[in-house]
Amino acid sequence: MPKYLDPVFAALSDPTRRQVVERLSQGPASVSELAKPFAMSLPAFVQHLGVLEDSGLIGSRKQGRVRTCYLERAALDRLDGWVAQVQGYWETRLGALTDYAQARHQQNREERES
Amino acid sequence: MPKYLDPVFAALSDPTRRQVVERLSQGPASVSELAKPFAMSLPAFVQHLGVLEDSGLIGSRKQGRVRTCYLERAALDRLDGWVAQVQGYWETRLGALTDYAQARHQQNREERES
DNA sequence: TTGATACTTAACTATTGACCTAAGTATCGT
DNA sequence: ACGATACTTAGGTCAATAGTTAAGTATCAA
Repeated sequence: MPKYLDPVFAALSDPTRRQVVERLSQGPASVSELAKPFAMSLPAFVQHLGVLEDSGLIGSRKQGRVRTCYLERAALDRLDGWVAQVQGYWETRLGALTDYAQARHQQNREERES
Repeated sequence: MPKYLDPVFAALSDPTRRQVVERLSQGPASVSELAKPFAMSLPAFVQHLGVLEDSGLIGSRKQGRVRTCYLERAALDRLDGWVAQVQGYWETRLGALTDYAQARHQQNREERES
C-alpha cells in the first residue's frame, strides 16, 4: 500500500486545489494568476499551493518576484496507476492484449500453413 | 468543477480506507472480515466504512447480523474520468489513435500502389 | 529612489477528522 | 431461552486543516 498517495488524495479533496490542478493542466501560471478566480485571501490561497506542492502534484520556480507553478505529471501518473489497479484495469486491458496477441499468433500460423 | 469528487478524494486520502477499497476490488466482504487486518477498534473502523459509503465508493447491505460491503464501480469511474481529464488523456490517446489511423491509411495506399 | 506589485511570514481562531471506551441492540446456534 | 457474534450508538479527547488579519521582504517600473 503506497503511502505517498496519502497527500496526493488529500490535496485533491479540496475543490480549490482541484481547480488549480485543472488550470495547470493547460500550462504553467504565476501565483497571482492562479489566485485570481478565488475569493479567499492570498495567504490562504498560497497555503493551498503549499499543500499541492508538498504532495508532489505541482512544482514551482521563482524568477524575480514571480513564482511560476506547473503540473508535475509523474504524481498524476502514480495516482492514475492506483485507480487503474483497483478498477481492475490491468486485468481487462492486459486480458484484451493477450487475447489479441494470441489471435495474431494463431493467424500467423494459419498463414504459414496455407 | 464537479463537487461530488470532494468526498471521494477525501475518503481515499486515508491508507486504511484505500486498503479497504483494494480489498473490495477483489470482491464483497463483511464488516468484521474487512476490519480484521487493522489494529484499531471496531467503532473506529466502522467510521471509516461510513466515510467510504458516504463518498459513494462503496455500498453495503445488511442480512441478518452481517453487513456485506461491495465496491461501487461508478464512483471509481468518475474519479478516473477526472484524472484522465487533467492528464490530458483524451488528447494523448486520441492523438495516438489518429496517428495510428493515418499510418494505416498511408500504409494501405502504398500497398495498393506497389 | 520611491511606490506599487508579488508574494511571504507570523500569530491566532474555528471546524473537522481520527481515534478511544463503554454500553446497547439484534441475530444466530445450541 | 441463553450465550456468543456482529455490529451500532453515544460521548469524549486531541491533532490537523482552513481560514483570518497584520506586517514584512524583495523586485520591478518610472
